[in-house]
Amino acid sequence: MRAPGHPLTRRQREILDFLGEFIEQHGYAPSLEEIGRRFSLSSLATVHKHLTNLQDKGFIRRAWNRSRSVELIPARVEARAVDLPLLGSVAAGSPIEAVVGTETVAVPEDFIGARDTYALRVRGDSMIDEQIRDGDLVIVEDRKTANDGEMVIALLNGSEATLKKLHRLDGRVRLQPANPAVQPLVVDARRVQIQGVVVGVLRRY
Amino acid sequence: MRAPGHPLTRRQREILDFLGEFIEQHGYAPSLEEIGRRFSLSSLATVHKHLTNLQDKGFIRRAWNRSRSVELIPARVEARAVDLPLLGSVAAGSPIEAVVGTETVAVPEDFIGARDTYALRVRGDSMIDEQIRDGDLVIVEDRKTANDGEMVIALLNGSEATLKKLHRLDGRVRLQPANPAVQPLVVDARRVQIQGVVVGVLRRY
DNA sequence: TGATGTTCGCCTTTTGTTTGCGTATAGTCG
DNA sequence: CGACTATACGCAAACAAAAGGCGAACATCA
Repeated sequence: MRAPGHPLTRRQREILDFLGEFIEQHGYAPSLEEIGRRFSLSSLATVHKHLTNLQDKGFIRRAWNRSRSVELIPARVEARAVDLPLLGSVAAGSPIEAVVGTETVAVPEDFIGARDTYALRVRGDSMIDEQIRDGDLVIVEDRKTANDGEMVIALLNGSEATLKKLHRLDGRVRLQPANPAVQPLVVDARRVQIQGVVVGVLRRY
Repeated sequence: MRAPGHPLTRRQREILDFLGEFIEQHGYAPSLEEIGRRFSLSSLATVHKHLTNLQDKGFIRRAWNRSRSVELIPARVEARAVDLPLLGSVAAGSPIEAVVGTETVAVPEDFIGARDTYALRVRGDSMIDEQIRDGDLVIVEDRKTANDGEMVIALLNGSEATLKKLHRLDGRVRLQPANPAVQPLVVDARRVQIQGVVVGVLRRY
């Protein structure tokens, strides 16, 4: 919204706002005289100084000695991202391998909800049929329950953490590896503990 | 920097909050006098000292002797992201369908190199064998050339823009749709114009 | 030529900075 | 415990610099 490092004074803000409105309305910038009239300034030098200040602070741009050449410089929209911890790697059938140190991965903010979230790197092609390949990053939301059809990090017998697609069949669940070479697992619901739900995938070439 | 060893006093907290509100409301920072009036302080020296303390603790920044130059330093230093324009949708075999308006997509900064970059939404399953599915976002770097094996946005005969994997066979190129149901295309290299190279994929569930 | 933007010197107002002085509170150390 | 110290918090006055303003002369563009 604002250009960091160059805050505006009140007068400068007023004038900048006026410039925006005027350009919005007319499709072209006001002349110095028009700006001066709007603020009851009798000297164009004053207006000129204001514009120079606004330019120095990086809010507008002008062509030299050109009538109505003032342009607003769009305030940089600060897209936010969040650094999620990269907790380790996951591969179907093997426990999550913790990563040493505290690596993080930048993820666009709108990938993330209110819950705790982290990232895992996928090892192997166990989820190939779900378009998740070796090396991809999955964004995981820390949840204890999952809905039918969601992709989950599931803990089996309290030991093996795997990446699977979850299907409920009353009282039991089917863990679908999404790789035709690997057998699906149908087990009692009580033996499966959900660790988290995959909410996104990132891949870079 | 704001270290955990720099807690605020109650007064400092109040003043910092006021600064935030004021800047949010007006678009410019309050003067010392305005701050003082808000807290019924009759001496500007008091206000000045408060601001100095806040600055020392890393919560605000000021330009020296500049009117209304107080800026808040964002609490969490977040990873940066960039808003890329979402230019449209792409499906194998059909031209890129431009999207109305100026939609943007937030992408982590480190996805992007020095070149111009934009985003496209994938329509259809033509790249299913490359683990890109319907609805995915591809991040495309604007380039005119590509290396063997890279995934490209290719313009064929100057008309159809498609998403394909590119393989060079001296003088000619093969455009591989990565879907067994679709035939690969082998054409003269001169008939193919590279529009960009896919550098990343984003998916959300 | 007329409309418009630029530059100069000079002034007033607004604003931030500094110094000196005082009180209250919390923690340290012998 | 008391003495000492550091810090937060407050006041008033003097000072300095930036911001805001003026008019007039000058330059430039169309």
